[in-house]
Amino acid sequence: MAAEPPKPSRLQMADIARLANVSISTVSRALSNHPRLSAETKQRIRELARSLHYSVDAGAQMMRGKQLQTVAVAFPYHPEQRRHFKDPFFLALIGAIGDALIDSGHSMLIEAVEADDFDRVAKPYETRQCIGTILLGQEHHHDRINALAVRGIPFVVWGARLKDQLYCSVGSDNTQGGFQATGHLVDGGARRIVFLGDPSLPEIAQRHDGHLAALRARGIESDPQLTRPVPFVPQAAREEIERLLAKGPDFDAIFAASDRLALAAMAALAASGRRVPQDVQVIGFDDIALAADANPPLTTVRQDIDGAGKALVDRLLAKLAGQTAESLLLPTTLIVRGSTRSDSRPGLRPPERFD
Amino acid sequence: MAAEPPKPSRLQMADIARLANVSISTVSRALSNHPRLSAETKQRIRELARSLHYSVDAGAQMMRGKQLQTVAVAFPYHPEQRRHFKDPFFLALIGAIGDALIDSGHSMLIEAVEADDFDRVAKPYETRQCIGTILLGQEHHHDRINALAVRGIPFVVWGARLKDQLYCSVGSDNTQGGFQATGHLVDGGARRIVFLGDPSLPEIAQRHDGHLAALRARGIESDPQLTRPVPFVPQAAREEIERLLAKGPDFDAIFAASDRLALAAMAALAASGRRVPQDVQVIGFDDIALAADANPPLTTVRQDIDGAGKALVDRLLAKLAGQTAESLLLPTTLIVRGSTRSDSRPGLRPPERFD
DNA sequence: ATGAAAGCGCTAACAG
DNA sequence: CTGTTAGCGCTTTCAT
Repeated sequence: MAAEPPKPSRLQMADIARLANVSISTVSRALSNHPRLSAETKQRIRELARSLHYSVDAGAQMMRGKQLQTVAVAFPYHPEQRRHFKDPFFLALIGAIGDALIDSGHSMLIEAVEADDFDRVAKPYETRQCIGTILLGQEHHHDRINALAVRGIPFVVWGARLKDQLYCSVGSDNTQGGFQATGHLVDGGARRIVFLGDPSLPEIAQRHDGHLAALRARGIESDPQLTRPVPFVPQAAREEIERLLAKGPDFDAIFAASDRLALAAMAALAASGRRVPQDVQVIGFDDIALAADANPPLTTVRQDIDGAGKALVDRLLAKLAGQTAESLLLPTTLIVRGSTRSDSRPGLRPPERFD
Repeated sequence: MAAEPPKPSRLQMADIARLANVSISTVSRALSNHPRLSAETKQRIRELARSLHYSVDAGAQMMRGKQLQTVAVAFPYHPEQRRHFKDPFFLALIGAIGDALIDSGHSMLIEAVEADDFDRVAKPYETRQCIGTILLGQEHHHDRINALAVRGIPFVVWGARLKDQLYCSVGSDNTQGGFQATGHLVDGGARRIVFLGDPSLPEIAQRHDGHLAALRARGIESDPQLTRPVPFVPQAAREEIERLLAKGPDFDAIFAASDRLALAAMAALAASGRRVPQDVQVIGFDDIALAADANPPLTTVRQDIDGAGKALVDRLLAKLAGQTAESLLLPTTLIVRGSTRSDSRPGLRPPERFD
C-alpha cells in the first residue's frame, strides 16, 4: 500500500509553526506584529516566512473580520460602445484615482458595470471584496444611485450635482467652464461660435448653459443652428466640421466639449486650409496632456483631474470613517494657448467669473 | 438591565435560512444553483436573497476553496516619476486588458509596485486575492521576474523577449518597428536621424537596434551623437530638441520612441520655426489616438494594443488551465501620415521586412 | 511570553 | 430532495 502522494498544497501557517518549533498562534502573532512576543522569536519567524514566500491567506483573514484594503472603481459600461476604456479623460481619471489610492495604501478593483444590471455596482461591497466604491458617471441612473445611498452602501460619484441627490458627488463646475470658454472666444472677436458636443448628457448640458450665458452676458444672439450634438467620437467631430465648412452655416470659432473633439476639429480645419486662430478660433475642454503639444497649442478649459481623484478618494475614506462628505464642485481653469486670439477689444471686457 | 442593543450585523446565510424556513445548506444550494433542489424552493430562496440584497461572503467562499475571479495587473511604479498612470500608452494598454478581462468574466485588480520591493508583485497571488498576474513592463527586473517563474507564480509579462527568459511575454516586435521607422525616414531623404529615447530600457534598445540595422541596410553611417537618451517625459524631449537646435549636431529627422515624445519634439520644432516635414521629418511610436489629429498628422509605428490586451489575457488563462503559453511578438505597422516625406528615391528601395 | 481551543460564514460529504 | 455535521486557515480569548 503506497502512502498518499504528499499533495503539495499551499504553504500555511501550520507549516511555518512546525518549522519554527512554535505554535500556530505564535506565528500569527509574529506576522501581525503583536506587541508581547519576544523580539527574537518574532524576528526569526518573520524571516522564515519571508524566505518561504509565505503570505497569510486573505480569505481566512476576511473571515476573522479583517477588511481587505481594496476600493472598487465602477463605471457604467455599454457593451456595444466600449467608450470608457478608450476615452483618455476617463482613463486619466482612473489614473488619478489610482494615484490617490496608492498614497492612502489601498488597492483598486476595477469593475465594468453594464447599464442593464446596474445593481452589480454594489456586489463587490456586498461580498466584502471591497470597503467602498467610486462610481464614474451617473449616466441615467440617478434614482438607482439614490437607492444605493439609502441602502447604506459606502460610495461616491464622479459626476454632476443633481437635484434631490442623496449621495456625495465630485465634478467640475461645467457651467463655469462653458462660460469661460465662450467668454474668451468672444473676447478674441468671435461672434458665431459652433458648440460641438451633445447636450443630452448632463455635463455637456451644463457646459452649454455656460456657453449661452456668456453669449447673453455679452449681448450676442445665439444661433441654435450652431449647436452640433456630436457624440464623443473624434471622427464624428471631424465630419461635422467638414459638413459645416461645406454647407454652412458660417462660423468663426469652435467650442468643443472635449480636447479630443477639438483636435479632430482642428485637423478638419487644417485639411481645408483654414488657419487657426486667424480664420477660426478653437477651444477645447479637459486639458489633456497632449493639448499643449498640439499645433497650434490648444487653448482649453482645464478640469482638475488630479484634484478630482484625490477628492473622490478623500470623501470615500471620510465616509468610511463615519464622517459626512460634502459634494464638491471643482473650479475649471481657462488655459490660453495658441488656438485662440487673446486680443480683447476695449469695451467688451467681460465679468471675470460666472456666478 | 437593558437588553444588548441588537447589533445590526451583516446579513448572512443563516438569516435567509430562518426567513425561508429551510436549513442553511438549502440556502447554500439554492444560491449556488445546485441541481437536485426543487425548482420551487430554489426560486423562492433566490428571490428572498435578492430582495434583501444578500450576497455570499467572499472570504468564507475563499476559505472553502473557491477562487476569486480576479486578475491582478501590476506595474512597476516610480514614486517620484509616476509615469505609468499618466502615460496614454500604458493607460490604453490597461484599458485593452480590461476589455479582454471583462469578456472572459474576470475582474481586474490594479496594483502599483514600487521598483524597490519588486517582490510585492506576487503578493495578491500569495494571499489568494487573485488567480494570476499580468505584469506591465520588465524594466530592469528580468532576473527577479525569472525568479517568480521558478516559484510557479502564474503570470505573463508585457515586454520584450529577452535572452534566458523563463516566462511568457507579449510585446511588439520593436526591432522590426525601429527598422520600419528609420527605413521610412531614409526613404524620404533623411540622412541624419535623431533617435529620441533611452536605450537602457530593453524595449527601446530593440527599437534602437532596428534603427541602426535600417541605417546599415541602406549604407548610411550612424552618428552616436544623434542618439539622445531622454526619459519618457515630453518636457525632456522638448528641451532636448531645443538643445540640439541651438548647439547641434545637425539633423534632418527625428525618430521618437513614443508618440508623446514625437509630439513634444514637433512642438519644439514649430516654436523654432522649423517646418515638418520639409525641414525635419518626424516619426513616432505607438499610434496613440491623437497622432492622427496632430498638425501635421503624425507618421508613426503602430503597436497593436487591443491585440496585446487579448493576447496577455489569453495566455494567462491558458497558463491557469495548465497549458503552456508561448511568448508572442506582435507585428508593428508603419502608419504614414504627414510628418514625413514619403517620396522615396528610386534605387534606394529597401527590403520590405527586417528579419 | 507562549499554547490550546473556540469559532468566523460557508460548502460538501454523508445521512435520511 | 433536504438536514446534520465537519471542517476550510486563521485570530483571539483564555489559560498557563
